[in-house]
Amino acid sequence: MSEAAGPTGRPALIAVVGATAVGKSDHAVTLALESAANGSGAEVVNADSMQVYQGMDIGTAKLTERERRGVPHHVLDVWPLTKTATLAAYQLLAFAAIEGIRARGNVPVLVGGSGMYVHAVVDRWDIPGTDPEVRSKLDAELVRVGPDVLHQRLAELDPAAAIAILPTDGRRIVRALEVVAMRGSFSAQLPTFAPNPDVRLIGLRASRPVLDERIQQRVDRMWQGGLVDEVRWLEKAGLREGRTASRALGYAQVLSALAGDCTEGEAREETVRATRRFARRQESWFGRDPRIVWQDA
RNA sequence: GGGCAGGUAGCUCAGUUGGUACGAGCGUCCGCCUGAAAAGCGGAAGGUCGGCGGUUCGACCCCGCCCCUGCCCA
Repeated sequence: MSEAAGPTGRPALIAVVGATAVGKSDHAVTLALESAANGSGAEVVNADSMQVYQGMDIGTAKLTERERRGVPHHVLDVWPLTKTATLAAYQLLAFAAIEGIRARGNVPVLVGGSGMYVHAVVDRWDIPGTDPEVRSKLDAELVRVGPDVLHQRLAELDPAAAIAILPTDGRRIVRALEVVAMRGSFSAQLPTFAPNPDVRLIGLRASRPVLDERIQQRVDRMWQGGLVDEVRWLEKAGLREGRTASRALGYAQVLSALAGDCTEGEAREETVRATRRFARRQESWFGRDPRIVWQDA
């Protein structure tokens, strides 16, 4: 993205990352407005794996039209519930949005807590395609022989990949083998955090107690805001069939409550727990990227 | 006042017919992550087994007393 660095030295891309509920979305809007005040417009590009889904509003804490304060938002509400998310498809949408924003002379502000999505855009990952035939064969094999056997095969074909992937991580072993089948090597493209002066990575953070409290409050607000009704409605629209969407935090829990597997109260508590767990994973993911400049939320 | 059940990891509970607690789930902490990622996968730290005495070579498991919790009878 170096080609887009403006003559004024403004970044070609700003990214706002951090754990869930720290206030990324709102901060991005504020940044965009400040940027506009300084003479260069800015538009937001979503990097949240669940906000891409249509109709999932309350549970994903999607900013309302009003909260967006006039700042255009992209890659939001673009997929039907039943679409299985793929990194590559998301990446294409994000790239297209960013290009459009630049064509308008504005600065793209990428916001989201989906680490891999952010990384794939910021570092322009070259994502190997998928071969449905190879994939389904491997998936079936995984079920049949278990991850160990496949991991051993990976160790022979691509030792470096086998070291990087745990022998129990069936999903990753399958994907690595798929890529090996197509490109001959998987490990050739492991993640790096190469410095990129054109990208400004801003990390928002809060202390554990503060973050945990915010998560609790956010979930409370979702329930008061009608999450259960939203899920009821989306269930009719096919949420349960969505391989990715049905697993979203809050949605998965409410779905199981609606199915009678637990009470609504339990679903709510479990949502808080799962969201906290998720936040820890996000901190872990973003924490290893040395390029991020952190600031307290 | 009497009877019953129970007091084991931060929480909910397993378990040992007396020989250094295989504990489990949840929570906590840490890590991995390239086409499902709000997903997936891993590692670690936590217990003087309610208290005090006794029996025993040895007790968390046996005995006595006490404390606490719940239920029942008065």
